[in-house]
Amino acid sequence: MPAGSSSSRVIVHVDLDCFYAQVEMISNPELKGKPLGVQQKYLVVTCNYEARELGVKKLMNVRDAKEKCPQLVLVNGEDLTRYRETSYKVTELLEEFSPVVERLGFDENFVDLTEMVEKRLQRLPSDDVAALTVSGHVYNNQSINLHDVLHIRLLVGSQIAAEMREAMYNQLGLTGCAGVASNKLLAKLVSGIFKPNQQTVLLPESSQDLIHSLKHVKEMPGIGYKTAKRLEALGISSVHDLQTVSSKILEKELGIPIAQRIQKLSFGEDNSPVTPSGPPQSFSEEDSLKKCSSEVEAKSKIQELLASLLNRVCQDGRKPHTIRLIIRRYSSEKHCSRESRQCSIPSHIIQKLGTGNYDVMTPMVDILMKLFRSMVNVKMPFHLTLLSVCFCNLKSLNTTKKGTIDYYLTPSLSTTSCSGKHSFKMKDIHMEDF
DNA sequence: TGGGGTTAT
DNA sequence: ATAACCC
Repeated sequence: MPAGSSSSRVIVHVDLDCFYAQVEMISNPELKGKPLGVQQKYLVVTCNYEARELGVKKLMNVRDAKEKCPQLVLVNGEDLTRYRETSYKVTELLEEFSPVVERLGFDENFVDLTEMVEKRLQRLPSDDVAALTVSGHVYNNQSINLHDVLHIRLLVGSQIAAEMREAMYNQLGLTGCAGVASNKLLAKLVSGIFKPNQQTVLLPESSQDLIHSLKHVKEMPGIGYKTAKRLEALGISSVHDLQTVSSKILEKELGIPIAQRIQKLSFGEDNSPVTPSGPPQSFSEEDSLKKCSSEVEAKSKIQELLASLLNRVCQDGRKPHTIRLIIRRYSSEKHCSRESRQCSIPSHIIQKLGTGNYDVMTPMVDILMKLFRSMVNVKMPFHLTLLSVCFCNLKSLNTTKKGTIDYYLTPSLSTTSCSGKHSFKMKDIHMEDF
């Protein structure tokens, strides 16, 4: 690698083991050692390894799961609060290693380790390079060449990955897998090679083996259900098919941007950066229903969803400027498509958010019911199978800077009036803010 | 398939 | 507003 022009990166993908089940076992240690499933409606959405050994699979019907495994213990996982909170603790822990952390769902994170690796190598006496060792598995059992700078960097990446997993276990009691490679695609694919609670590093010479170990293009992250179907229509099913198909044909069928992106993926190439996720862009709560067919039922569900959301938005501190209502209509076969209507939240309501005292429920429910009636003709029979409310377009209240007198004099900025318990606690004053 | 999320069009 | 992707 030419000095100073490091185009090669070191990326880690961290993937928690059966995350919801782990959180449940921490909440209730009596569940440890027993086959455990986490249930949402009639599905077992995830389960621990004891349950997997007895034949339970992710997203299995509760009946099938109980049939396969009568001793299966089930806990309800429809309330995501503890999962979400634990998930952000993991992200925050990883951000302590390097601030560039991208979340993928609640249980996966990417971290760009390139800078950290460079720093460790810079303060490593050159004689000590010979004593460097890998942490965890090496994909394909490939041998490490300590004279190859790419190998050295990935190996240091594997050591950092091991430290991250140690910290997750020691500080949060969570286990997980990690994959270290030169980009996000490869890091993600390699993290799943040894499971659970293990890690694997991919050296560049083995990247073709890794991507060809996929049996179908649908297994490639970034190629979803729709794209896989369109590829199949072109007779493309293996990674090799996708590598060798004419790019002109692919571009004509999928459009230039998707065609070029997925064909690069098929070679194991992925230049997408690790994008720091930061705080969430939206908050939503949803509930699937067997049947909602009256406006009164809908209103009651919407009130439930909204009440939870208001708590969350209050905790966050930022203010949503847009509210959205999402529905799913009953339909015999059609792939469950959703419809939504959104509007901006009137500024006088935004102001009341988080102050706790004023009733913000009533005007918000009124808005949501107007959105509801703009989608559903309530004078005609209807049958909905899902209701969801989403707050988005989140803004920090204003751009008031720390260290200005305004920051400490604006009640909503310098105190947390939301949680009650901390109602009048002043924000800590840090001299370095001035 | 649940109960979430993101970005692109 | 929808459609695609991710878990």
